[in-house]
Amino acid sequence: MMITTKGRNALKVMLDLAQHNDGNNVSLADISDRVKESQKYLEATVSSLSAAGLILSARGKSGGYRLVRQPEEYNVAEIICAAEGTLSPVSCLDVGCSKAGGCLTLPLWRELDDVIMNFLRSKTLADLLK
Amino acid sequence: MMITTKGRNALKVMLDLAQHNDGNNVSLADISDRVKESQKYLEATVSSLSAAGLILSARGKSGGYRLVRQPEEYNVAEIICAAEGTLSPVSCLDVGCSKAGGCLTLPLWRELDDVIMNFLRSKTLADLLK
DNA sequence: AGTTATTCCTACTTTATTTGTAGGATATTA
DNA sequence: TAATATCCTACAAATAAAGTAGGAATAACT
Repeated sequence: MMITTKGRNALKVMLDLAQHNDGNNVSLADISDRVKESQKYLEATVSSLSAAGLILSARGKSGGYRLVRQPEEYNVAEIICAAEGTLSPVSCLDVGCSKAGGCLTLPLWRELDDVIMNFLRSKTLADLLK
Repeated sequence: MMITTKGRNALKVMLDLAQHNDGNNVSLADISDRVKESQKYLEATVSSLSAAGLILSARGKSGGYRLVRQPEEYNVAEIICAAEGTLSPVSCLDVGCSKAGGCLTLPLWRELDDVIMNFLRSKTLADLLK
């Protein structure tokens, strides 16, 4: 599967943050309750989002996470990529392939990757909330 | 990865058959030599293509495989699907999900699936040979 | 009839990835 | 200093991907 639970959870968390985007921190415990995914499992995913600079985190009491931009300024591609690390439909594009030289199929995978990325870049968090 | 070695090998085999599409059977040993993938591993993939009716097989001496249509009449989507079984970017679409009811992300995955399938349906074997 | 070349079938193995869990360290606020 | 958070590291289980092995069935050609 190209997009795993990590990417999907990342998107769910971002949508939840967008729905509670009032300047206050939102704790992962609250998100986890609403999104109905294990808090512990979400931790790893959310920390990728934070490391990528997509959200701000605050530790300690009344800490939590919040968006750094408005929902319409996030596209889905950047969220999924931050969570998954990579997002390509075939491993040839990530890893490379020793037989890539005369490979008749490689250009197709590149095109497919473009089609996917362009689609996901065209969708914003705000679009999904409608 | 959405498209695994099975799907990619299936496409390579189909391209090889298209390049040797002279009415004679092409043995898997020959294909395997040219495509540089293990014959044993190719067997499983090719038998899916044959089961799906995309190619004809002939057993026994001077047996092998051949196309049943012209290269321009095969689209990539059907080849990949025959080999992979399914071809969707997220498991939600295959398996279903208990939380699908109010899921804000599910419509996105459906759209993404459409985008991918439409692209792959628009490409024929003949296109890849150019 | 027998030899050879081929696909077909089933089962197994290995490796990598996905999907989590557990426990505690660190920081912040009140 | 107590409570509430995030952060960090390591481990574990389940699933999927990638590849191997051995032989049975089939067909053609001597």
